[in-house]
Amino acid sequence: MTSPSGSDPIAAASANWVRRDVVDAMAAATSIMRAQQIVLAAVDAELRPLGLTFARFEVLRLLAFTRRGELPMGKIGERLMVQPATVTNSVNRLESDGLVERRAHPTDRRATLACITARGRRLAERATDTLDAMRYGLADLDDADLRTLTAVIGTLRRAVGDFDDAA
Amino acid sequence: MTSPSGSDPIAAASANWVRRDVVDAMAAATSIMRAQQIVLAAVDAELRPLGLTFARFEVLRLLAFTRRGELPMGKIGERLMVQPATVTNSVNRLESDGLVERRAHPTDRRATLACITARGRRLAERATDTLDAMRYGLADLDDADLRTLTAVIGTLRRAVGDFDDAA
DNA sequence: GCAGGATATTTCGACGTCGAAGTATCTTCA
DNA sequence: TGAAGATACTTCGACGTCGAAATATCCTGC
Repeated sequence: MTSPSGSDPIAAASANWVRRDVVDAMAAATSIMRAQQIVLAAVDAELRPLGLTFARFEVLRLLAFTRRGELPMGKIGERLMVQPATVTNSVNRLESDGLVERRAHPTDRRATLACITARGRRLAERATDTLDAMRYGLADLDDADLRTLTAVIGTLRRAVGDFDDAA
Repeated sequence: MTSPSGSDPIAAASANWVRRDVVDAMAAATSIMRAQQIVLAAVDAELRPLGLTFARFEVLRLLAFTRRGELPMGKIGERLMVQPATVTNSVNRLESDGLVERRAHPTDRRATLACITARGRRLAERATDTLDAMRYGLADLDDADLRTLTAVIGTLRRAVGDFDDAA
């Protein structure tokens, strides 16, 4: 399975076909990993002076965009596409920093609401301005490239169900 | 700085321009983060039964591609674009699993060579076949999309110096 | 020949993320 | 209505990654 098996020309051609395909896939996968590393490093570097990370910023921004400034933990995980344990961790840190408060859910005693504080809102503003100013680490790409990137990845996300109506 | 300041139409237009730009950048950044999460999850899931992670697989594959099957720790970090501490960690785990051995560098006593073992080579083969078969989690993208992705990210990587002659 | 600076690794602590297991609380349906 | 299953969180341990500090070993210029 590892190398083309000998002399069958059809198998050989097929193997080459598959191999070209695979090389492209590996290159793309590697590129994606590296792109994430680049963007995250740039963004986190900007956020560090503010005492934030991108992960926590995302939670804060999500809450700030909400009508009442609060959301059940589970919803946060759904929107941000991370496991519940990750939300617990982020909210713990945000709460330690006084940027978010946990409150009881009014009707469901299993659930916990994360509620953004005034300080949290102010910091979210500042952080958003900061990241907007450096274009989220993507200042070197033009608008067309940005849209292309988002579109292609959109295909991938659609394929894995990111945009299901259920969500 | 947070919201457009009142009535100046030029400022307002400029703000809108900037905002559109920024929205694209944020969308692209979010897409990149999510794409990495999708690809890494898919790849790691395939590798888990083999007792590997993508990070360790990359080290193994890099060593396997080398003439003598060995490389100084520092070189590994350079090629894989990770910090020295990350290489130390990966090689520690690979060494515990008998997939790699540390050896003294013949001429530079500061340096350490990571050397792939026979078991390491065999596992790298199997892992490569496995990942090739599932196209590195990108089976849902066609060849054109894969190349587009790699090309656009290439622009970004060039901008941050990934392809400097020095490297 | 040696002092000072560069380079190669490791150690340490911090963080985000995951998966699995555990606990508390709904909800459903027989 | 009461047991069985679904949900919402948290806890725990594992892992990859980083940045900073520490250690050991070159290397350079005087």
